[in-house]
Amino acid sequence: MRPREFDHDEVLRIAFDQFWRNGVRGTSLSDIARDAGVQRGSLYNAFGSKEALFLQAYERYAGDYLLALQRALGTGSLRKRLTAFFDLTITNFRAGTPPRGCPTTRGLMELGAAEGEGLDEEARQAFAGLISRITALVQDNLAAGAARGEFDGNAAAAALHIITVTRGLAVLERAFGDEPQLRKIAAHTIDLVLGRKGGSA
Amino acid sequence: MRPREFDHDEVLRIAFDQFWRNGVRGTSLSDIARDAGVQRGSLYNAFGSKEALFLQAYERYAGDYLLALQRALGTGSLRKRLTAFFDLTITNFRAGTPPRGCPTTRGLMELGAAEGEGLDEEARQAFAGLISRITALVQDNLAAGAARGEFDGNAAAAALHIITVTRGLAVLERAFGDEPQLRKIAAHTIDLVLGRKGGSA
DNA sequence: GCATGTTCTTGACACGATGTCAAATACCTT
DNA sequence: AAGGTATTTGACATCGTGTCAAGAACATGC
Repeated sequence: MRPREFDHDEVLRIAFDQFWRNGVRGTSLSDIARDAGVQRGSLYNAFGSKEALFLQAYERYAGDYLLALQRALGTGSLRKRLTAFFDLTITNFRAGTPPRGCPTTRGLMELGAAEGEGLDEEARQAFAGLISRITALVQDNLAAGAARGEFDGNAAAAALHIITVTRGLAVLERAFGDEPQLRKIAAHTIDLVLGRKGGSA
Repeated sequence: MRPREFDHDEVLRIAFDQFWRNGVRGTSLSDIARDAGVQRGSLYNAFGSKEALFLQAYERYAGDYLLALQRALGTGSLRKRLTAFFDLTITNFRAGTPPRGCPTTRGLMELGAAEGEGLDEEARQAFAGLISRITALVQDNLAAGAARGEFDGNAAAAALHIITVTRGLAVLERAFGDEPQLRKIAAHTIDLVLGRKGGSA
């Protein structure tokens, strides 16, 4: 066995950064190869194809992101936790720097739309999987926090509504880039779920 | 002047259908040219570039779509109007047939993410423009209908919330394709805005 | 009716990107 | 030290975008 001459994980990070910045379409394997100091052929050997590379890079990000969300939802009052949660879905890690759009949402919408076409379907499941896990996370928090508000008692419906709003925010960010506006919508949604003064649990 | 040998508008329709089915990335000008019975070069001559063609095809669709929404919001009680509105954003014209994702949302998320890069920026404005117009439409309806519910009095905030949810639904459709679930979320959102029994206006 | 000009069409071309392959290479194992 | 195995490397095929010049078709003016 000849050992690899590059760091598998570092290439994934570099690749994901490129994909995130310029889109899957706008990123060529030559770009990534140059940035990573690796031959293009080696990327094909190690990852299979451009889409496969993107998927692996995405899964790496998804793991980190889910972890960050879990931590955001880990402490403080329910209202504080949800606020931190929305914050993270709005900033997507990179507070301050110009917005790049939610990778999950972008990935989902970039799919070919063809009827169950091989790798596209695999990608869809990856994106949908993260969303499912996040939904479950929020639902658990709401149930444990005994949220009142408009969805009184129905943590599942409340969580689904919250997730729907976060996905919508990801889209509106791309359309208008107006972060303060997004935060307003988020705050209002929290009010709906918790009741205007609830969430001390 | 030599006259064109093809129907400008029909080509736009064919192109949009292709783009919608297979994504911008998954559609080549050769595909469109074949389907439309036109030489590829003629497309470049008439529309400029692939992205320009997509944009023109999209604007054509956007006009039709906005009109349909206006009609949906034109009759019946406020609750009926909003129900019809959500229905149209969920089905996107093609009731029955397998979902293809909201063209506006897909287009928005497919953008390059680069900092204001020429045509991408123009595209963003096209997508954002439709969303703005739809938001205004909903807001007018809510204001005229004197919606109560959670957003009592604040038609702007209510409209923004509704739009956010519709964008979120477009994303969830791609993730799960579960139309009944989407309708539930929509119904719940209407309840939030109108109050559980309001909307007879 | 015919020449002229303007636009559309057509085919060839350049370029870049994806993906494949075989030969060369470097290391691990025995 | 030798052999095997996986990686690297460069060449190649293919496809898609976009450009260009030459040819073709029609409207207009004489």
